[in-house]
Amino acid sequence: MKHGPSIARIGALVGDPARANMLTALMSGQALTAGELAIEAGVAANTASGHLAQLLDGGLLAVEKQGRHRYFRLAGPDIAETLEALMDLASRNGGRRTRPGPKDPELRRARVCYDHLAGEQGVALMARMTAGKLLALGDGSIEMTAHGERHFAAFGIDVAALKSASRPVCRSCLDWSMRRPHLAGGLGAALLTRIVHLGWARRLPASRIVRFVPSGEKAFAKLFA
Amino acid sequence: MKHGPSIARIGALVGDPARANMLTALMSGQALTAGELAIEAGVAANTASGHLAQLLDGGLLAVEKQGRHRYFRLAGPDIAETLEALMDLASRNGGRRTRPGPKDPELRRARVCYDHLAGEQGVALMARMTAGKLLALGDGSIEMTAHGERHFAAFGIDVAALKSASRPVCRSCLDWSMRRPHLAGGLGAALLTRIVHLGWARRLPASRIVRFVPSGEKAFAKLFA
DNA sequence: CCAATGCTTCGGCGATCCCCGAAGCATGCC
DNA sequence: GGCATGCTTCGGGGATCGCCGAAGCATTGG
Repeated sequence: MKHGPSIARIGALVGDPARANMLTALMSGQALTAGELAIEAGVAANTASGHLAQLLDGGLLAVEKQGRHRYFRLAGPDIAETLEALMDLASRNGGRRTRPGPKDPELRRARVCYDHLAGEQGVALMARMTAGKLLALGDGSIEMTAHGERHFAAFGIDVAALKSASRPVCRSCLDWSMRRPHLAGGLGAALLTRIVHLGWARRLPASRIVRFVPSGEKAFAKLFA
Repeated sequence: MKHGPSIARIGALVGDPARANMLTALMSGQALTAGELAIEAGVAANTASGHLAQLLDGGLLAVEKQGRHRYFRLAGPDIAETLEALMDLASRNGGRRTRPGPKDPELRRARVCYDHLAGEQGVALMARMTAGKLLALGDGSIEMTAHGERHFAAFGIDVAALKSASRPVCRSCLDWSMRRPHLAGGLGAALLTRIVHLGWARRLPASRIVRFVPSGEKAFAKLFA
């Protein structure tokens, strides 16, 4: 017992303000350099290095080197999920927020969670895809149906590429603002990318907000309906 | 930025091994005394007092005095939800666990989450209730239908008492093992209580496992189907 | 090649926090 | 009423950890 449970380890990692700031900055799924994260955290570069090493060691971050630059990102969407849970809990306890949380109507409406669409729009899309049998729910898992494959391909998704990638195609991501799942995984990410590419919505800089244009919102509401 | 975000505050509270042990011990929704929590945490009584004060101040725990005894419990089911998220994340990162986590097949199958049924059985029940129109899903909310009221009353649930209580009747609780919601709120709790009262299942001592007897499992599978 | 930049490592400092013994207050039981 | 028990508060000790300056290594661009 004296060694503490492993939730303490995760908690301690999140529990430092500088590290919390870094994690928050990475919530939109973008990768940032060590220097950028140092600025986000408001600490010196060498201090940031120490923090980043801990987050890497703890499995919360992943890193890729590009020349002298090291790009850090969240190690997976589950990290984003858990951080969203913590944000939700913190907002309920009157804690100060670094940024508008899911109480922000726009973030509740549509936001980026790691690399896929979350919020009301994300959950609504998920509901349409399951109701329309494009996705099949199993025990804790989700699979694309053959019927769904055709629809996704028609929408411009490279389904073969999704299937050959190493990450799961479909994954249920728990949505804290809606308390129901939205779609994550390769397909979830591809759908968001496609929606942005079509100009239906755009991502606001330095924010997780996904803002639909009026015509895009109409088109989206019909998608897979 | 130097003040850190509020997720850091929650993280720091969870990040101490003694406090993490206390929170874990309270996951089943039962209330424990300060002395019992001191034992769970493996620290002296006065140390435990300090920790409990912090958890109270942070809004993670609530307390009720009964004579010289102080009974602590989690401040709400959202705390349990978030702790489950942390447990899930910790288990994915190869961290040590104090107890079998949701990787335990029995816990995945059926377990107590705060005061209601979670796991495969909890999620399956939720699916039956929504598919059968006993519950209606709104934007982030769940409501009991009139149709559902009759069914719940027939099952032995005091619906009027639920409605007059101060807590929400229906609440979606995100299930980390199944990645879909199970039912929380007054109704969720009442259903678990009823199931146990009927002898369909029982709660294992000092554990969150809910174990169905064979006949109870059969009856449960037909409930609201 | 050299200077600038990005990043990591080392070492020391200081703040914080958890630990428990001791003491005190409240409650319950005989 | 006295004693035992539950719990909290106070104070001191020691461990931990985040901080940054300095130094070193790697990469990039002129």
